[in-house]
This record gives sequence, structure tokens and C-alpha cells, in this order.
Amino acid sequence: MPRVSREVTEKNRAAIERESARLFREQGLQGVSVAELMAAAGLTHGGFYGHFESKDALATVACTKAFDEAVERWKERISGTRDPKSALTALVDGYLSSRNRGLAGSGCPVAALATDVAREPEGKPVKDAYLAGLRRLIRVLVDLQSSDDPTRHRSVALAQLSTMVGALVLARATKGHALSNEIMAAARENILGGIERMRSAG
Amino acid sequence: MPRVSREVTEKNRAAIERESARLFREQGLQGVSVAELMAAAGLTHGGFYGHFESKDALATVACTKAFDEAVERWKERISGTRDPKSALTALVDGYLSSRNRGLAGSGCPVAALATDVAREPEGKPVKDAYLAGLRRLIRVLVDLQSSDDPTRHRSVALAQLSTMVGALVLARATKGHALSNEIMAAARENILGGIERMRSAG
DNA sequence: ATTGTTAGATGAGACCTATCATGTATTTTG
DNA sequence: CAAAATACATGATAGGTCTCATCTAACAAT
Repeated sequence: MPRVSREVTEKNRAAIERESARLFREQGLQGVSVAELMAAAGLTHGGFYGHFESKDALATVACTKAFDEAVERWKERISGTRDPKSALTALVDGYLSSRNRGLAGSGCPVAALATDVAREPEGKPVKDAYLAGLRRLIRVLVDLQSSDDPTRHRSVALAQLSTMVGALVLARATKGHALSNEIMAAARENILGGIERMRSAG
Repeated sequence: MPRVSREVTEKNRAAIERESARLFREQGLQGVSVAELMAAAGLTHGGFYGHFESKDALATVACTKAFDEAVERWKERISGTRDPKSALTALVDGYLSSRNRGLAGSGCPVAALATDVAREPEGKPVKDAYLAGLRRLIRVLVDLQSSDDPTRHRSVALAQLSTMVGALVLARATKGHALSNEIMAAARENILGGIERMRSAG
């Protein structure tokens, strides 16, 4: 029935995007309905198509938004440290934490959406949004490398990211069992072990 | 209309399980309907509940079956090699290949089902099936370790598996772009690099 | 052979799905 | 202050979902 002020309309649209970015990560792109997304934003399903052309279009926006937040969070974590090595440690510790394992809806979209994106048919715009976001996070991680051989920085960063994503995904699938913590600790040790050994030696 | 011989009934049930193990990995647990599964087995949807109690029950069976195949495949790959190091190389090369990236339906269930399983509510039997299968594959990988320090074998194996799973999942999400191959190559180098450097040195 | 059993096809139930058309009350514009 | 514009709710559509009841024809056992 209502018509709503420009200000409220903007708030509503922001709420749809925010709840979508959360619910899509939690439940998957197919796992949430338009009606559920709108209800989470405090609205009914009817107004949806005034804001977005389709569910796919919203998924694309929500994916981009999730990556925006992730890049922001990574940079914040890094900015609180002195050198690249402690920055990497802070990043990995935050990533492979039981807190992050439990909060898929506000956590890394790389891990939360990878399988969903992989299953999307070719040409869907959400795949492009995912790829673009992934590239941004990779850049952040590459810039954090501090080994002797700069030609390997990118390769090392890609492997580190693979380990982090794999460990988080497996830890979530096995949540509630000792194995879950074991996987996160093993991945952490694998990524940071070299650094820590260097530190204790130096 | 038909009734069918005991032999054909068994064939039908096997076909349902086989196609389910494939389609669930390809499209996700929620991404395939009972009717589609039955159609893939050459049947109509009606007979389903004569074979299985529910879609969930089938998912559990299909998950176990997928892990059976994976364990079998890993052991086969290993058995064709001389020492643990070349076995690990064979395993990783098979895992992080463009062939395996393209064939989620017949590939590793750890990677294909991890996110689906993580999203399942607590207590669903498919989660137990996944956990049990994962443990079997971990055991295979632990038994392949050959470092000086046996107390670290399990931790190293868990990190290696995390890297493999993460790289495969990311490679699938970015399939068709150069980044996809780059990720697989970087993960391979990360896991096997040490071994190969030891080999060229020795 | 006759008969009981049953695999699976048909179809229906109740519900959920994405999308769109309409109505309406309020906000914005003139 | 009147008129136009529109954000949202309501409701409809056409389709999908899982599950179950029923039917039937062929198999299995007598």
C-alpha cells in the first residue's frame, strides 16, 4: 500500500543488498528465495522487481558487495601491523579462526561462493563479479609477500590463498568435530610455519 | 506399469546411485530434483520411494559411494608408483589437472560436496557420510608422507589436502580464465616443490 | 497354472519458486 | 494545494519441488 520517501527507499534497497550478501553466502545462491531475501530486509516479495531486474542481477550486486567488504577487512587487518610478515600472520589467523568458520554469512566470499559460482552456467554475470573480486583479494595477498625471490610472489600467494580457502571450506564441512580445528591449525602452520621459524631463528 | 525381474531391479537401483553420485557432485545436493535423478537413471520419479526412504537418504548413499570411488582411485594411482614421493606427485598431478577440473561429477567428493555439506543442518546423515569419507582419504594421504619428522605427517597431509581442495574449487570457479590454470600450477608447486628440489639436488 | 507380491508408472497433493500485474497511499513535483 | 509519480503490498501465474496413493503387469512361489 505504501509509498515511501526517497530516503526510506534507499534504506530498503541497502537492506536488500546487505541481507542478500549475507544469506547468499550462508545458504548458497540457490538456497535462498526472493521472498526470503525480502523478508530478511523487512519487506514482502512484491517490491523486489522495482529494485532489481532479476534474482541473478541481485546475486551479482551482492557478490560484488561481499568482496568490497572482504577487501576492506583485509586491508584493515593489514594496516594494524608493522611489517608484511606480521600482516600475513594477522590475516591468516583471522581467516582460519573458529569465529570466521562459524560466520559464513559475513566471511570470505571466495570460500563461501566458490562452488556456487563454479556451478553457474557460462556467461552469468555473477561469475564475472566473482572473478573480479577474487583478483582484488589476490592483489592484496601478492603485495604482502616478502620472500627473497619476487618472481615467485604471485605463485606463493595463489598457493596460500588455496590453502586458506580449502582449509576453511573443509573446517566448515566438519564443524563440531576435532578434525575441523585440526585442519585449520595444520593450514596455519603450513602457511606461517616458515615465517615463524625464521623469526625464532632471527 | 511394469514389474521387473530381480536382476533388472538391482540394475535400476545401481543406476540411481551411480547417477546420483554424479549429479549431486555436479549440481549440488539441492541442485538436482528426485525426478531428474530418476530420469538420469532411465526411470520416472514414481518408483523412487520404493528404493529409498527420502532424497536425504539417497544423498547419504551417493556420498558414501563417491568416496568409495575416490579412495579406490587414489589407491590405484599410488599403486602404480615406486616410492611415496612419486606417489604424491602422481596424486597431485591427477588432482590438479584440467581434466579433473572439468569433471566434477566423477571427481573428488571432498571438493565437490564440501560447501553443500557445510550448509546442511546439524544431524543430517549425509554429514556423517562426508566426514567418514574424508577421514578415509586423509588416512591415505598421511600414509604417503615421507618427511624426517613423523610427528608432523598428519599436519602436513591436512595442509596438502587443504591446498588441493582449495585450488580445485577456485580453479573450477574461474574456469576458462588464465587464472584458473595459474592457481592449479601454484598449488602444485607449493605441494611438490620441496620434493622436486630434493630430487634435483640428490 | 494360479496366485500373491511388487517394481515402477501415473497422477495427485501441498508447497515453494521466480516473475509480473494491479492497486493504493504517500511523497514529490508543479 | 492539486496532480503526477511511484514504492511497496497483494495476489496471480506458470512452473517447480518432495512425497505419497494407486494401479497394473510381470515376476515368484505354490
